[in-house]
Amino acid sequence: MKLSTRGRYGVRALLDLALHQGEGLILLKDIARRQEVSLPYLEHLITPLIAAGLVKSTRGARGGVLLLKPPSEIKLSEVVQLLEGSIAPTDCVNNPDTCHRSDFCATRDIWIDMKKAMIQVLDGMTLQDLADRQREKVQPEKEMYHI
Amino acid sequence: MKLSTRGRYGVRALLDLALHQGEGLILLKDIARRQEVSLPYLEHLITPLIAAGLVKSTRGARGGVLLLKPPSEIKLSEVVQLLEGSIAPTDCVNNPDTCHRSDFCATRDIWIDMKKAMIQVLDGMTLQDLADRQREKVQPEKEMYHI
DNA sequence: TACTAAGTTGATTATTTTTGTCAACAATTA
DNA sequence: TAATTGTTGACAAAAATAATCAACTTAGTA
Repeated sequence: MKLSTRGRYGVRALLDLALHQGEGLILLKDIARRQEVSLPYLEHLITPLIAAGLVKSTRGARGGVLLLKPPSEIKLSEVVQLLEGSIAPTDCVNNPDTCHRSDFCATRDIWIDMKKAMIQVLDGMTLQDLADRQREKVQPEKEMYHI
Repeated sequence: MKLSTRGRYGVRALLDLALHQGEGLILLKDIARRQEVSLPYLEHLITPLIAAGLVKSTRGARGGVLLLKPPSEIKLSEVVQLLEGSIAPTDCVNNPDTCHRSDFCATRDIWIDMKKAMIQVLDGMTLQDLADRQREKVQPEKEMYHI
């Protein structure tokens, strides 16, 4: 039941962008450095976010990326599902046809409930909320991590 | 965020035992057949359940396994965590020391909330509840799956 | 006692997923 | 035109997962 680095790093990257909201284009290189993620890997994580319209990218010198929507309008449920695919604990939750037992499987109901509970948590948190929390946490001497 | 087969098959195996509660020793071979799991693999899944005292096993001819506690006293949270290990979405949830960012990481709070939500669902469901649900579901012509 | 049935354990292997790296490419700016 | 920056796809290393196999132990029974 672990989240992969895609989800973890991806959310951190977007949180980084939310923290720098309004500062214009942000370099992937800088996000990679602050969030301690390899640049080539981050490039792959940012791609689906661009495709989904959450992030806008500009190539070339003076290029970079920025959030296309206000952080308050980006829910973590959207982000995590974009990066991880469905967070259903089993395939049968999304598609009963993946298991011929689905019709009469009691355990499937539980996995469905688990997915709902997870989505509910992530639905209740936006990038803005996350950025606010982050600003509360960071002590001055640790500021390097979000500059 | 997928459950592994350990969790899925293991819960099914225990559900099978709950459905046959009171019938004495049940053969692993029969559980494997009904739950469509390979016997050698099931043997490995049952081991930690025996070690944890949920299941009692008897070797030799006329041997088999059975639930040591009433199904109503076995919560799915216990079972899943036994089989899957912690269901925390990240390692840092259980042990902040696995990541040096834990102290000032806002995303970690989210993963903690997710774990709590998942546990809550699994805490609210016992093997007895599951068995009751299963009995409601199974139509006569599908009975083969729990005999 | 010998034989068979059943669970136990550890070694090993196959497969899949994850986590990246690398290089060629495209677009933009100075 | 040169430098910078994001884009894409191919590829590979590493780890986790999902088994399988074989030797072993225990218990019942003829």
